[in-house]
Amino acid sequence: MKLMVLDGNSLVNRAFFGIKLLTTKDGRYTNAIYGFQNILLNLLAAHKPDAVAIAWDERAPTFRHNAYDGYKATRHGMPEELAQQMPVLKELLADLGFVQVSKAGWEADDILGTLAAACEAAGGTTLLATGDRDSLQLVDDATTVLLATNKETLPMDPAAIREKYGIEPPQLIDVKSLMGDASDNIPGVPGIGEKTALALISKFGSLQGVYDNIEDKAVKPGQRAKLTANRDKADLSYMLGTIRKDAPIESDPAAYVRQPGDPAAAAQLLAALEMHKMVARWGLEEGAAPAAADAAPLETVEPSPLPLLLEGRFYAAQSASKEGDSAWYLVQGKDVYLPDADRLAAILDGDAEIWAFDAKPLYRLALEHGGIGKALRFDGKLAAYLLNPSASGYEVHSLAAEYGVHADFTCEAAPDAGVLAGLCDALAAALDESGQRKLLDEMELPLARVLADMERIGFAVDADGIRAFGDSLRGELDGILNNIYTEVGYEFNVNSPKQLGEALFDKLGLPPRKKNARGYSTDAETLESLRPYSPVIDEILKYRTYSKLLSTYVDGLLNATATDGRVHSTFIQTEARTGRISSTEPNLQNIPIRTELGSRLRGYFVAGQGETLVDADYSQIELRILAHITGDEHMQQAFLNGADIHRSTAAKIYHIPESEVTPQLRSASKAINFGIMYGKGAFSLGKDLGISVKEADAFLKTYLDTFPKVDGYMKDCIAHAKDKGYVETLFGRRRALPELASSNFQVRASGERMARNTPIQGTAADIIKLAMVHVWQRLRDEKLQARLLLQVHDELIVEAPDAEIDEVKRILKEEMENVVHYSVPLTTEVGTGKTWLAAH
DNA sequence: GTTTTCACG
DNA sequence: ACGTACGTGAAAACT
Repeated sequence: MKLMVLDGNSLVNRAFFGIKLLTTKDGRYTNAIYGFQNILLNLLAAHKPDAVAIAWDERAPTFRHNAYDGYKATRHGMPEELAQQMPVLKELLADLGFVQVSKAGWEADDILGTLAAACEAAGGTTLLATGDRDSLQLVDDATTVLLATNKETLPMDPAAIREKYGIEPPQLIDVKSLMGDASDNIPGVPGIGEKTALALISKFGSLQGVYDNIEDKAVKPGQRAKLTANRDKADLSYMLGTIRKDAPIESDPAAYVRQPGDPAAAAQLLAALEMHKMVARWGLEEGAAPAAADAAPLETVEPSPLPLLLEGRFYAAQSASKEGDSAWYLVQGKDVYLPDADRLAAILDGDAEIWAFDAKPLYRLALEHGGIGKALRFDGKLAAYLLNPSASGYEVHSLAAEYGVHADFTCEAAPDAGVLAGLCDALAAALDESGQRKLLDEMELPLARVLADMERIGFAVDADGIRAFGDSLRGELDGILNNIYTEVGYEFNVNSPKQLGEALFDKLGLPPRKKNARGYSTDAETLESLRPYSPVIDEILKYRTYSKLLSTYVDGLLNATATDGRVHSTFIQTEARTGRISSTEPNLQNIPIRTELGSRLRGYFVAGQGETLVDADYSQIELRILAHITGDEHMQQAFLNGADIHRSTAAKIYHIPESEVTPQLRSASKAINFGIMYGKGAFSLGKDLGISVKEADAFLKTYLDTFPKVDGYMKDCIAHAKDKGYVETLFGRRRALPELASSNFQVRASGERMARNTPIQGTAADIIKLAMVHVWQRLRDEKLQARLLLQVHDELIVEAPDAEIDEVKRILKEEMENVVHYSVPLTTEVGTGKTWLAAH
């Protein structure tokens, strides 16, 4: 019998401190759970034990108050981030079938000693896995310690101990009783360190031997005095340092053979922890484990031919096929269908109702076939996003595990088909429960259709214009690069922060500012501060700007331009945790505008022949929402009067007429208006405004005194969020904020800033989403050819035939301004032009 | 696969 | 004392 015993506490600590803090998207810490599994899996693979015991410390509650009050006191504090992972890890290990052992008042060490002794008595061998050198005293011919170090796991047998320490394993107790161990609060003999202790024990054999020969001339007079004076401490240390072998626990090695456990629960827990690869590493692949556990194997079905008439509800999702593309399948009961695109499009506007997982591509298919996807009634992916916008992804199989949905059947052509209906039903119920069903039905699902339409239509670009712009950038870059090389004295890759750092700080000897993980920072802020030292800095900044424009935008956009001369971005509705949508391939939401050079790119986003771009953006939508939800009358009045909000803020703070507000004061007030919403502190506000932290702090205080309701709202917001565990927008969209419960100041402070900002940013996102749905519907109802092309958070862009311009301007303004009626008006600025640059 | 930098609201 | 503004995506370098 080969028994492996894990020192759970020691290994979990190694896992925790050895791996950076990992969290699930909703903020639960997982790094120790992850690392512990890695260690365990590696140990199992390397040593293939017949049985595995996992030992945990379990201190008796009264222990703290007894005579050895200070003993182990330094180990009591376990970081909150680790403590919260412990029960989850233990549950997971139990589900995986591992036998865990602990006893109140006994330490893991003692359990290791007890099991090793018992196993040896039974004629077996024991492997003790730990990171703690204390256990080395247990090593003998039948017991090996697998010592986890930072680099590797060292097998320590008697020979290895002799080689390393020159003594036999049990003598390590004698050594420790002299040298002590601060981390275990074992006093030892003060003034005797490791060297002396080892020398004494190897010469005299034991602690007793040292005191028996205390007059020996090998003991120096100073040592003799210390030893004699502290005999009591040495004896106490010997007792404390001896690992016990009589813990009252199950000592039959056979009792630690791995049990069946609960594979389904383990797989579900791993899914909830977002450790999807671990499911496979433990051999818990979907189907395999439950099938083995269940008496009856699941029914296997083959896709059926699609009936001519479809009735009732069908569930739809995509399944990856062998060729790498993905095919749609429909499920009703235990029937699975694989319709072709034309048939599917017909179904999407037919009489049966479709509950999809990811409706947007279905809307796109319907729109491409001239329909609108009126049969689509539900989207499981959007539901899952509303329920937890912080998840890292939304996939049928992982969500099914998370929601405890079991398969009704299996189907090789559509692996998730068996859980799809159950999952969608569970998500619908959870959504009702959280009060967000309306958000799905009236906002997100209709928006998916709008986004599908926008993706399908695309935004026309002037590719020749972009190419010419790129050529001119390339020409400039050549010159700039030459200047840089001349100035530095050699050629190097300016794009490499490492090489650039060497050039600036080593070759040119400029003073480095801040550091990053791999050296000195060369970001724009650092470079800006170095401008006075060398003309090369200006050139490098220019190089950065030009090469960014060239690689990201010029090359990026040309690459993304389809054969129809338009860029078809993909809008992602389930990414941003605040409820915003994001744009990829290409990202059309970060096209330059802040500099003249960059904004020229917008001149190459154009309207088609005989058409015009109509661009409408909300002015100060987030500040208006702030004025509304805080209820601050001054701020509301400023918006009601149509005043310049930043100017008005400055006037209020300084008690001066608006006419006397200088540009500097206005700009400072603008910075603070935005800073307040994001939870900015005095430090960075000061940095932005070029004033001292003290001045910035005073400025902030004055602001909050002037707008007491803003101050009150922010405080309420955090208190409310801490109480409920989530924040919500005015439309009821939720975001969980587990960070607020963290013991880590930084994490908690960040959570508080999210709590302040999310209701505002999220409400703005809700408003424009609804506006998009209304605008799209209105353009359709009025049978206009104009169509929505793009949304950039507070801006909508429509391409319209010239004849429709006035009508479209009116529709955009009306729909955007009348989505909601708050205590302050939502106003828009509408522009038109042949290019995005001209229209905005 | 992660980090650095930088583009946007 | 901490470390210092929210939310995104892309490219290039680096590990």
